[in-house]
Amino acid sequence: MDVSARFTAEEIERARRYATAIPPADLDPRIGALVNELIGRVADKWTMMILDILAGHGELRFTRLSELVEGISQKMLTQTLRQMERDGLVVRTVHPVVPPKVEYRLTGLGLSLGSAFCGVWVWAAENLEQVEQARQAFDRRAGTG
Amino acid sequence: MDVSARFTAEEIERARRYATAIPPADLDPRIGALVNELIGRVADKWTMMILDILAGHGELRFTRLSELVEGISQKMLTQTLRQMERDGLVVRTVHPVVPPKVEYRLTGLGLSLGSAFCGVWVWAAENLEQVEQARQAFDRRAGTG
DNA sequence: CCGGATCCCGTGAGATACTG
DNA sequence: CAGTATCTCACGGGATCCGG
Repeated sequence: MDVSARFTAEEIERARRYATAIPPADLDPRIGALVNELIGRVADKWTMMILDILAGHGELRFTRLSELVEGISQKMLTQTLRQMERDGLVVRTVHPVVPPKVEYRLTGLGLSLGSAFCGVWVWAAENLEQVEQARQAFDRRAGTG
Repeated sequence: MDVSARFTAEEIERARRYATAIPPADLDPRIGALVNELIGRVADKWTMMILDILAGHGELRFTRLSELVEGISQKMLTQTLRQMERDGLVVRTVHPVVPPKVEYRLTGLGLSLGSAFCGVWVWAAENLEQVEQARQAFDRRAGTG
């Protein structure tokens, strides 16, 4: 893919700071469909946030997780954790005690996905301001136009 | 963050292949909330897919985009593109001709976000098999247990 | 008491038909 | 061609209930 025809050197340089690998568009279309499906599964904000929290804290209990993952409902936490367990991203350890104690931690696979998402977190942190400015400019245009 | 206490060397090595930057958990909590909000906005599958398609094709018309973004409805395409335009990720160019011609292309900001997501696409492609195996194992456990 | 399953309801996604 | 309008329905959130 020759991007130089479509973007300025500055834009490409900006992008290159974040680039980690080859562009995905050039995949076998057969596999592409499967990849899309998997992306649809893991690329939601709750999965990303849980991944991030678990990567930063190691092993966590259910209630502690629900406190740390800002704004999540128990239902979605349960549901997302179950999906992540099924996909091999987290392990769920039940300690047969009273009161119940259930701990969650990332697998190696989960950790690697967390690392893959890391670039997105950094992008968000570094470009907060720019996005905010773009939004204000857009709203101004919409208001006057 | 010392991850060595929680993961094996092999797991860390696996993660490191995908790692692009520092973990996000160590941010100023004030900014953290804003980052979460922004992540919630951009980290959905349609945004990711549009980003990917536009990064691979340059400039595209509405109908062509709807063909290339597998499974998207016009409504979600319109909505997502509008959001992305507002956030400064794409530019929308209307050519005043009959029939209408509207073209979309990434901005530098959009390209950089696409690059940040690149690691996730690669992860998905490389770990398809593992996730599938994890799912089968999980379902088998659920079935027998 | 903790973890989570269940029920009820509102929002928002998806399909279809229509318009400038 | 590039959207908007409308309908329907599934999914997400909140409250409540339950098993260990």
